[in-house]
Amino acid sequence: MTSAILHVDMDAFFASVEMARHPELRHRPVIVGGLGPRGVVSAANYAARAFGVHSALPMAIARRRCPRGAYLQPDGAEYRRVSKAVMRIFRDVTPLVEPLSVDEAFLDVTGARRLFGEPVAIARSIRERVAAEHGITCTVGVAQTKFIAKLASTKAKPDGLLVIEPDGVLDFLHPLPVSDLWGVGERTAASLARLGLHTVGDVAALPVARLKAAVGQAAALHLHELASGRDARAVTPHREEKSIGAEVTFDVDVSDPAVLRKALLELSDKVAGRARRAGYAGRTVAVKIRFGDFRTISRSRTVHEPVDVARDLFTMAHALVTENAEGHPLRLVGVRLEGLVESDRLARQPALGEPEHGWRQAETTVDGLRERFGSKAVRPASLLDPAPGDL
DNA sequence: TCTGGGGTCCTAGGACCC
DNA sequence: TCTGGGGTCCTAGGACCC
Repeated sequence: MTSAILHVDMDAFFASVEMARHPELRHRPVIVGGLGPRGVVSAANYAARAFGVHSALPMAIARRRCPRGAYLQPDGAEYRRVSKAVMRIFRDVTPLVEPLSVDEAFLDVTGARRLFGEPVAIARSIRERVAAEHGITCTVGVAQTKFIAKLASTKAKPDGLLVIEPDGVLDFLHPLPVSDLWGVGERTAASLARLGLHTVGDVAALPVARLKAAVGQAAALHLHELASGRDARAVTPHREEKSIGAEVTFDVDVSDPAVLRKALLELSDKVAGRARRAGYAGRTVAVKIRFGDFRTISRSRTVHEPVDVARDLFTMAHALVTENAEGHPLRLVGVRLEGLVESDRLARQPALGEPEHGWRQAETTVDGLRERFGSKAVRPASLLDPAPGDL
């Protein structure tokens, strides 16, 4: 039996969720994104796209192009809630669901056919249920492999369904521009253009060795496979998390050490909390620093004892930032925990003669309070106004 | 026009070990 | 005295995706 893979993609997801819960927005351009001075568009419905508004566009430009649009701040909690409910619909069909992000997933329905019928019938019923239960539309691509299924859904957007039969793959694939290949962005497309490669068919026809010279070993092999219509990757329901991080872009560049310190404390608190909730600790602490001129660097430090306590994370992150950014106005700072290990498998042994510092216990208690009373209920003392206490 | 926030993966160089 | 090759870990940067 040949395999059958679905790629399901919510249409303009954040904007669609907002329209579903605010029906008065139905017939207006809806733009969801950061409302601050440096915000960008996260999602735009199709009415807004007609004005040239799209994801990643600076909000300032969006407002100029579409002055009468409805502009909304993203509500991540609501989008996650709808996302979970939609993923449950998928899991009613098959346990082989691989979420790619909050708004799209692969489904391997090879084994679901006996129960639910042909893939196209499964795709239709998923689209109907999502619309009926959540008031939003999605697009489904159906094919034998992940990449072709994803490409099919991209081409069928919005509110569509497209099946690519195995014997139709190359006719569908080869005329498309190289930028449709997964992993080809602006830079790689430019490299390929220098070799005279413009379509997917051009890439498929080129010997891999020549491709390697242009884009490197791994990318060359990957692109050549995809361009030839081959994609052996399985749908993988559970993927290990590799890192947990948070970052913030300031409304105006920050030079004040106290403001920077407070931001790092908040980020550390957020990241450590998420790590503990997920049952992880990390051996590598990484910071990201973006200067006023947009130059961006990253610095990291690996330690022997994995970290999941905000106090420790903050101490390391703050040191990394001050060592590398002292005196420069900063546009952005970020904190990330890498090299994750499951924290229940950790043998914690306080160093000899060193009293267990107790922060972990304190923060675990705080986790419990936040669980019961909300995330704003308990905050580090130095996040409270006025002015920071000493540390 | 002026560039978010969450991630993943790859490359390359250097340290260190065998 | 000059010079090896492979493997692993760490760090930094960059491309890419949604």
